[in-house]
Amino acid sequence: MELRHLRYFVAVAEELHFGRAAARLHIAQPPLSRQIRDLEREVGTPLFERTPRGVDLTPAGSAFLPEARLTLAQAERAQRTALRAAKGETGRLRVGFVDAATHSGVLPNVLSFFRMHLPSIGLSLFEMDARQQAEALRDGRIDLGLLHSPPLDADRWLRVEAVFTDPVILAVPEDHRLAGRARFTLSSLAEESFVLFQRDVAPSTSDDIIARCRTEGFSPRVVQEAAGWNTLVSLVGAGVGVAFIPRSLQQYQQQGVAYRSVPDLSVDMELSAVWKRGDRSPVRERFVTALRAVGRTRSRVVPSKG
Amino acid sequence: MELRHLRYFVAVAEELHFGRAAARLHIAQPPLSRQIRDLEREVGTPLFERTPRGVDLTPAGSAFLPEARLTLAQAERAQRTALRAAKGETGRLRVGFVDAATHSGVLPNVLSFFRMHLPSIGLSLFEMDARQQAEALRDGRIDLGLLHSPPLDADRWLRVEAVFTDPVILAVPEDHRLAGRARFTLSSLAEESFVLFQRDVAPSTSDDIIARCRTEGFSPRVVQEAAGWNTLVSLVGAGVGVAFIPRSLQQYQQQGVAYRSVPDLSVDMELSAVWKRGDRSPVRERFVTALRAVGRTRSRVVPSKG
DNA sequence: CCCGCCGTTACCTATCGGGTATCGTACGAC
DNA sequence: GTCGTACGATACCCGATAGGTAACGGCGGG
Repeated sequence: MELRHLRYFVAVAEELHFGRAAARLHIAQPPLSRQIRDLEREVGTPLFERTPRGVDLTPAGSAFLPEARLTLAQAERAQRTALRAAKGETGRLRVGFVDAATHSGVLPNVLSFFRMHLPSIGLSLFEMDARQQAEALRDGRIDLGLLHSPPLDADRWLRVEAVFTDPVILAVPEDHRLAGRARFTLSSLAEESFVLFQRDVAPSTSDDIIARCRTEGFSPRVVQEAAGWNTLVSLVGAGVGVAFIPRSLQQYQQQGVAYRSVPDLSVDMELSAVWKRGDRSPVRERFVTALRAVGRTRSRVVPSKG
Repeated sequence: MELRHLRYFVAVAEELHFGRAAARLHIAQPPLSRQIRDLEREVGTPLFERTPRGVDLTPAGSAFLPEARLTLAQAERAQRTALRAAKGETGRLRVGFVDAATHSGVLPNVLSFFRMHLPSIGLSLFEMDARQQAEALRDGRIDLGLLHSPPLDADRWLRVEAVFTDPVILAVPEDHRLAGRARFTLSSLAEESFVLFQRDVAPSTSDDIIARCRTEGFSPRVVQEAAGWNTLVSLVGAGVGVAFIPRSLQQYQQQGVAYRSVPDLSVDMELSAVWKRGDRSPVRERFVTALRAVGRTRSRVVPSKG
């Protein structure tokens, strides 16, 4: 049995006339008769009762008709589903992300965009640090990662694309002797006490900053390390020291903390999307496209207060 | 797109290997490659990603797989459904019946048999007299009739088959002067008052009885006509007269009525199934078969008191 | 009683599904 | 590196079969 038989059967069942059905199918009438006969032989029972003025459906034919229609509809549905999946309009995407991706607002914006415009895409979200993301990508547990520091061997097997640039600014206690100034040079911070984000989570940014300090002739005196941005900013608010943070954190306006830019630091934290080289998933591509768009917007929109 | 393409696709998707899939399908590998390529062209997107060690499903292929399986299953279901309908195991039957068909117990028994053993057959029941049944059959509103007096032109376009024979007996008021006798000859009733069932509903039985009376040398004196069997027997109980009734009514044992057989009357009411000549409905055939079986049983089982 | 409608049968053609032989390529063994 | 191997793809052939044309048969209406 082939779909052709079902298409022909439905045509005859609807016309109740071999001649008209054949015309509708753009074939001659005798081949149609033969296809129907073959179908009846294969199904195992007559589906039509031939009358002098046309044909009638047998009980078996009447029962077969709706099922045949369903089969044809299901076949079309199969094709449509595949096409939609190919266009990335349906499917599932598993995303690993560092929490800074949510702080910057990039991830929430993309998520709400997907819920709104592509509701038939299932999204699975996993908060994990850069190392975990690399492992999960390698094992095929996630399709996309969002992180700041791609693994060193990334180029070999990953595609990395920066989607959002977050300049690093300075957080100082409000009662700090330097809080009065609007802007800083990096070298003016040589004597300060620093609270730093734990290096192993975002090593490249940490290293960049420290390297910049060295070129200014000092090594930052680290009095405390913190494992999360919230903790970090709280420590600053408690007067433990000053800290370098991504500008998007500024929106939370923690009590007792002032935010100042350090123009000559010019270190950025780049949020990057990473995925396996050779992954052609259209859903992943759509997600990256959305990330790019949102990342651009937010890079412009987030106010750059002094 | 044909079901063949889907069968081949599923095989390759399950094996993830053209060679093994081809073996499973009992065809060579090159034609399989070609069919898959044709399918991909028709669907409009690649379904497999060819790798050196075999193939992987693309996202479109993954989406297509369950839908293809559904399509194949639906096609099989269509065939099974047609076969079951051909065997009369599923479908719908519209039955017209006279109420005597329920009194005799024939119809209720067949109905419970169908509910029990063929639950997927839908039954529509319409109480109607013989004339209405003939019209409904002609118009295709019912598939089967159950009646006592087939229309006169029945042989031309109907098949009639007696399924249950109900001998006619006599109902007499208990205080009637003849109630003491166990049995009657027809001629002994020459002087009685009769309550008769309205002729137009079951004309042939009425006429048979009256004809028999005539051969015994008398015309029954009809003092009342009744339109339903209940009314008829009630009138007998009220002493209005005696009445000929089908034996199966005896089971209701109406107050004040005695039932006596009239051996030399030998008129039977035959419950007949009627359907259109040329109707090959398997469900109808099953129903008639069940009617025959139940009719035989009940003809024997109903006690022949009196 | 004949004509016409309609489905079937008979036979031909051509498309296409399936087979065999061969090729191109990526990976692993050495 | 080189060779061998395990894939799927390609090229080409053959036979099955879908589809076309012509003729046949049966039932109903004029």
